[in-house]
Amino acid sequence: MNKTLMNIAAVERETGLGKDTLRVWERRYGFPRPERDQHGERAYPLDQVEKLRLIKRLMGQGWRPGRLLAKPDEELASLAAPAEAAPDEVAGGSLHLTVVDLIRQHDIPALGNALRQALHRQGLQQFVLETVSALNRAIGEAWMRGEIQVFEEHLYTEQMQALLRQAIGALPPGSGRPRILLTTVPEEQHILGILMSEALLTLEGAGCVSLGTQTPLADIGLAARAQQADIVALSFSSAFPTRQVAPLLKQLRGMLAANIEVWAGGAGIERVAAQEGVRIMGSLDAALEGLAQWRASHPAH
Amino acid sequence: MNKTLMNIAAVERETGLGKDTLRVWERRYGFPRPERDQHGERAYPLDQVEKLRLIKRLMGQGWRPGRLLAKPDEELASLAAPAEAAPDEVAGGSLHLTVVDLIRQHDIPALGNALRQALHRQGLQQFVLETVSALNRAIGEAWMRGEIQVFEEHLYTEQMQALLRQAIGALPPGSGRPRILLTTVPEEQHILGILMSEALLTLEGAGCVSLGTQTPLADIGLAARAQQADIVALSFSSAFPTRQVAPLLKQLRGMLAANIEVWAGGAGIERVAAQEGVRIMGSLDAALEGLAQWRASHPAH
DNA sequence: TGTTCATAATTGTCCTGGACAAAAGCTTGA
DNA sequence: TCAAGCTTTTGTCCAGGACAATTATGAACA
Repeated sequence: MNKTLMNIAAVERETGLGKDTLRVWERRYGFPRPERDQHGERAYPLDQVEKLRLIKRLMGQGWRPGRLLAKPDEELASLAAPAEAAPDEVAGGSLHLTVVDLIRQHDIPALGNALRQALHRQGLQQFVLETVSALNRAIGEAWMRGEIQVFEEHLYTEQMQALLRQAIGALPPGSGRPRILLTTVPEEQHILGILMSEALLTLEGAGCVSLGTQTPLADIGLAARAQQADIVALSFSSAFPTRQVAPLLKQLRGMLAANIEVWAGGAGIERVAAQEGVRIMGSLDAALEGLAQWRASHPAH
Repeated sequence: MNKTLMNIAAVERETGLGKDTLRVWERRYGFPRPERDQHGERAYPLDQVEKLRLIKRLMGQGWRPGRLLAKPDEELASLAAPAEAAPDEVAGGSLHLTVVDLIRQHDIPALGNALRQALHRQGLQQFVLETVSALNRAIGEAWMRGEIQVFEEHLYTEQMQALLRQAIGALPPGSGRPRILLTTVPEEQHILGILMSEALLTLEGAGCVSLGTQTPLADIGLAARAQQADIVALSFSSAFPTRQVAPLLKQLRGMLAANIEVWAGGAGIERVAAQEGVRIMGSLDAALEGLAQWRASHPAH
């Protein structure tokens, strides 16, 4: 009977909640209530870690920790189980339902085929602008509601990534103007935003260079100079902590030459206030518009 | 004259050094020595952050912080500049040199072409086993020596990733036995190890499913069950903190059914002691051998 | 009823300074 | 040359306090 226990660093890894947060919750709310190992250090049982993951998820729906942690387990569980899913605005929803179902059935080959089929039917531009955007949102929301697991989101991302990369690789090189550097900041690991932008902008003939995810700010600055980028585009997912976005953009803005534009997009910038010297792109359409504007104000000579 | 200052969380993001570590270094060695903002909180000037990144890099070469932090700046700088590069064992080194040069010249299209050419000349198996392995090592070492920047490593990874994914996508499905789940743990963001393994194992007809990088342990367990995986394979890069590997593997082992094998590979497991119930794969060849052994001990019925 | 503004509660992150186990380095003896 | 034991180094954990920024609440007002 030796149940598995996790130290505080492991819990931080598994839940994404910082060590300070875990300790202060324990002090204030009495949860989590870890045991102590032979050295007096916190040792969290697995069920408490699982409850923390649930709480983290519910907080993404707008709940505040003080409320949640005061509730008894049964009430938490009832919040976790989604209300009878009103078949909400099923606009072109048949594919969403198919895709979410395939994910939940773990039928990876069928998922890949469904996505590939949609891409070929719609063409890359429409596929990205409509289908991928909507699917990402649907899957994110399904996770928030507890309908799919993190690993299932990973499976989806992996299939979509393969498809988009293949499509991007098949595109002809354009004029290469403007030169756009795409990446995410160190805590942001979601790559689909980058790949969607890369696909659309490359389709329009821009010169995209991707650094992948999680590039230190200092290196974004170095890369922008080395690549002679005209635009640095960052993607923030809805999971990214909103409070960190503004300071990050300000920091990056300060590292770049004034003639380099900074664009920020993704679901994570919806509640972010406007920044001087930074374009907040509320949608992929806005990015395409931004591209047109850049070209209008930088005529080729 | 308002120089940019970073708070301790930003320094952690940029350098990868934990907050506790930054504070204890300051206490013990007197460096870093941040200013304080109007609230009395640490505010790091950019040059100290840069020095911290240098120190982190030198530590990867075997230096210890106590030694490094005692040195004056000039001596640190002399360590940073590499000794006259003895043209070390240039076994098939011409491609390495070409590739590293192309990276340093930021000629992305040429880099992509050189890699694609090598792949087609050698075939996927030899390319992965020999060229990609060697290139990864060469680039990692070039970074350690300060010859290339982090963003240049990102550029390389992005090109290689595109190439490997394309090659994997073109492979025919095999027998699908055994079913292998590939991923990395949450702090490990290097994906090439996964892609290399996926390429080789799929070539041998195994059924590979990738979760991409940074999957929480709990979800690795859930995915293994959902996918009915026979083997869970993890990749650790040389940048991964060695001390964390063993506890992670033990934790994961405890989460999986006993009939599921756990394999760990990559440069990050070289100094890791053997674990009960975990196969430490010292090389990609070892993984192929492991595959053969699995098949020998699990004859199809 | 709905809106605006000031006040109050909540919450994450930072702080100090102490402690200690594990890892790494060193010394000694065979 | 190696192994075993000793010493130093090093990262991570701890307690408990503080506070700014965000969010909720209620009062006043249109």
